[in-house]
Amino acid sequence: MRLKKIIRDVITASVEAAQASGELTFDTLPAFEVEAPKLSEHGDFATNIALTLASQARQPPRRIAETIIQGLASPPGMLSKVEIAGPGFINFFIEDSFWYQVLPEIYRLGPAYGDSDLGRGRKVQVEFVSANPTGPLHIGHGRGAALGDALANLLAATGHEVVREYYINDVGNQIFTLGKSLYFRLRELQGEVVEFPEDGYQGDYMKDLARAYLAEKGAPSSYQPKEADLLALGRYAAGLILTGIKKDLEDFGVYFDRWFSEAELYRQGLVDRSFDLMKAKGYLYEQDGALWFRASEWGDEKDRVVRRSNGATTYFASDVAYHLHKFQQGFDLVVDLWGADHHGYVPRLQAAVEALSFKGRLKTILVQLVSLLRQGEPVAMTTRGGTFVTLEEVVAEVGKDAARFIFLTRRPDAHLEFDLEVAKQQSNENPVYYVQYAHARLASVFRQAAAQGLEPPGPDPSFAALLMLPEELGLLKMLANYPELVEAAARSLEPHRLTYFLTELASGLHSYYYKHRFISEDIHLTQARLCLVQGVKTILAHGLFILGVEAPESM
RNA sequence: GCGCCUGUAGCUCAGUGGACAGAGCAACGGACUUCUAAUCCGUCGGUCGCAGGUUCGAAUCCUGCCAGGCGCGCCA
Repeated sequence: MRLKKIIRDVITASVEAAQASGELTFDTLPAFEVEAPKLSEHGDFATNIALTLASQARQPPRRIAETIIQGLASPPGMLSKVEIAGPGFINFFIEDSFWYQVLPEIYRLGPAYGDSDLGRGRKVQVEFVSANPTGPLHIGHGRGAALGDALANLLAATGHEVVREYYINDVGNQIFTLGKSLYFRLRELQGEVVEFPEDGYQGDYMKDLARAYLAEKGAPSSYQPKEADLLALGRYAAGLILTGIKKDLEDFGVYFDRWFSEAELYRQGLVDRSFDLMKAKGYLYEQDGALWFRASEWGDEKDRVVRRSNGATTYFASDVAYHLHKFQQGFDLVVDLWGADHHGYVPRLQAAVEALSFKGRLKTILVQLVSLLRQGEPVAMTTRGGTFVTLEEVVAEVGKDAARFIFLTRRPDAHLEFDLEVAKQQSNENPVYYVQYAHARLASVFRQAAAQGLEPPGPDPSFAALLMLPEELGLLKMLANYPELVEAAARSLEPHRLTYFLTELASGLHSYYYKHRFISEDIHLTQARLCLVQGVKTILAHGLFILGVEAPESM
């Protein structure tokens, strides 16, 4: 039931008819809004079209509004009132009994109600987390994981063909540094006193890795290791760390379709191929022995090195090749989720994407940092010193659902304060339980109904007249508007809109539950109400699924 | 110094150029003989950082300041 769309179409038809008859003159139909006003006195939907049309049509907005209303041809029984308000808004009031129609639709579509074909035929890749395999995931990665996964779910629900990808930076200095760190920890384990390198990875996990190495492979063969030996150690460590990362993500309910290795880019010669392509187009030049990309011609502040004078390619070169590879696979849209500390990197990558003529098809979402608190006090987190709270610890302490929900109640670009104590509390302060409780509560109602021999009823037109309480109409409206909300969230790549909607829906349900009995002596009324709350339960489950949070049958 | 993000109720945060700025928490006062009280009902709480500008209309767009965070390498 896409009411917003229906109203928009009805308006457009009326405006175009008025144009044809000469009542309104304008060149192009200006952009206009159809939205749910904040105040119910202003109707269920309102449009500003008369205001946006005023200057072109050279008529006062209120007169334009009148003309439009005259020509409205809406489906029978849908509108109870249309009025002009304020400077020229047109307010639409939907007939109360009309809302009931959402219930047969939910009944017919079941768990698919809320899905759409918005993105049909569109291939989208969501690349997220992509943490370097040099240490365990911390809470900031958790935020990216929750967001990326929910976004992928959201895009999938709206009909996009979605691929979830994790990019593994397993090339370059960091693997060498990782190997060096492991090497020193190995020597320590064998009783030597060593001076641990300053740029090494100092976390305790390196000691665990060293023990694992000794147990599996024994002492390293050489005390004067060559670079290749250290690289081998680094690859060993990265492999184990990556295994741990995969497990942490699984425990967090996050799965990837593909783990793409940077080393693979080189094995397949993709970096050289992207160089060839860009050279052929004249986007690269040599200077001071290095190879540069003309990033400044595409909006970046300066040109960027892709191959250093020592012959090594840069991380940026890998990324250009990687993104070229992405687009060559036919993705219409590629979404990258990055930690906000990488924001300075966006313009150069966008420059490359534009140069390769894929402009507009890469969307980077910057995920702001998470400050961890315990009872309002900041928890110190330094990567260098190796003291940080891992995602594994957070999940163990507060649970996957609470953590994911909290991550999804903020806009990505807003800083997030994550208080471990609050997240653990099973209270109002923790909206995840509020929403889950609504679902569990309904499950309980249906258990109770079943115990009394009441099967979940199918919809019946006679229910329309029985669901007229303000609480019931409120719920029906939310259910009816849900599919368009999901689409809007998908279009804007903002899963958090869903989080807020679910909290509101749960609130409406709890309030309704408290004031009115669903199961009563009046069989007909009972059936109508059960039919309604069955719809609520379906939507709660649908929304929670997208967020990656359980919809429990009992709590 | 330059760039990006943020600034909304005591706290944590929503808010699509629209109408009188919202929620949860906290505080205060109420509601369990009921289909789950992890719930409900009510009260209190605002110079939307500041100053200009654009617009019929600005928390929202533009400019300048102020404050916090993060970046600014032939590192990744």
